[in-house]
Amino acid sequence: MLSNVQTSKTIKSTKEKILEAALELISRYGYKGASVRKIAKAVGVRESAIYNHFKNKDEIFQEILKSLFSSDFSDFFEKKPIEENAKKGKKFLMEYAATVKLATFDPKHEKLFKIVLLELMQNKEVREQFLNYFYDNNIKKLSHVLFLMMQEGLIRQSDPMLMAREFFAPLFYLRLEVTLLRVDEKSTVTLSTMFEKHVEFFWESVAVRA
Amino acid sequence: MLSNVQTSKTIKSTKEKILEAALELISRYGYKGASVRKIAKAVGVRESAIYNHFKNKDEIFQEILKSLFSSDFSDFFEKKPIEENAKKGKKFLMEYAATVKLATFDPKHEKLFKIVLLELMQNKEVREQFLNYFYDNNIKKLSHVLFLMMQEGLIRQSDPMLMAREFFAPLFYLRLEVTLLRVDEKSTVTLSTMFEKHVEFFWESVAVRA
DNA sequence: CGGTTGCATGAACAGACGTTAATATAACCG
DNA sequence: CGGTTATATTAACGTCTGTTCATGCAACCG
Repeated sequence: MLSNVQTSKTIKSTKEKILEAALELISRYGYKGASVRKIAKAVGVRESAIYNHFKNKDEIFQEILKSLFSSDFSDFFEKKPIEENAKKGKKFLMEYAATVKLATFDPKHEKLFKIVLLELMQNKEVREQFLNYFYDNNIKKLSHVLFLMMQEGLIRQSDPMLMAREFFAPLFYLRLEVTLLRVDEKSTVTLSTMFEKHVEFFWESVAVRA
Repeated sequence: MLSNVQTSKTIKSTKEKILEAALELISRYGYKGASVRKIAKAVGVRESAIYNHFKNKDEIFQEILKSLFSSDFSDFFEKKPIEENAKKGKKFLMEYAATVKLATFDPKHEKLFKIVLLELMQNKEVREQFLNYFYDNNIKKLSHVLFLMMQEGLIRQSDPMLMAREFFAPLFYLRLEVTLLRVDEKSTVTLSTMFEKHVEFFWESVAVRA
């Protein structure tokens, strides 16, 4: 038993190192640019050792892809019943924006986001997961909340789907801009306050005045 | 003279073919994925012939980059004095959205847009041109028009810069989605109507009711 | 006509790539 | 202790990469 634990610990340790190094390098140089040799060097091992842990380079990438859309923020909507969220009105939208902001500046999520951008055009799987994720898990669920807010009389009547996109898109664009600036280590102070400003503006745009 | 014209015609012809092929291949496979041999093959020539027209691969890419942000749509704001645009109110925003829509579906601009997305994370020059272009040439100028609209009493008072971003971001996100769907030759009919819907929604959000 | 120039070819280079095979070195199990 | 198993190394493979060079051909100029 002990031996088994230790063995699998050793495996996990190197395997994890490989995944970490791959995440780092792929998020910087893209899938093609992150060569097996570079990854091996970052781990501190020869390239052939990689193949004791992964069948090939693609398997490493697939492993990373799995963590792409199964991260902490995917279950944002599952924390509380959706009806409860709807009643909170603007406060809910603020929380949502705060979550996006958090992901934007969180190192792990930033890397994953970069990989998405890097491989979006090249990798069909990434593309489909991207569209699915952002559509189903964000816009669709957002539109549900907005629909309920309309029924509560909190916001004006409109197409919930359209409204969800209008709320989501500026957050996405903001995230993109911040990520780009951070690549060149430029300041993002101006942009970082815009997550909240966006919610304010949006709420002014849709709120039904009492 | 005649000889000179013919010579430069021949040069231009092959050089143009190279640029066309490079644009096509780079927009599909990215800079790294579009090898000199692939480009040469697409032109119908051996790879060494490429070097009669370009110093190296990077020079080809630079040539394409030049056309990136100097395309027809850059001078959208220069067609008419900005004050005139402001007075048109919603109609101006419709025209702007129509221009983005046009660029989204135009093959040449679609390829350039793909290249931007592909190289955004890898190429500092693309990154800076992207931020400059979208910031200066779109958001900044949009905010100017919106500011004038506020003064005209057409739209409500707010931060023009913020408002410009709110108007621009959904168009950008829309363009991204459409481009992604078209890569896999999926239908974009639902999305293509959203350019106008966005303007409608935005106008409802900011217009001062008479 | 003879020479220069423009543009193509074929062959080769050095390096990077993903991957594999033979081998070594431990640590574990019975 | 002896054998198995996990993990590392070294070396090599075939292929692709960007680029160069010597060469050939054809069109132009004086």
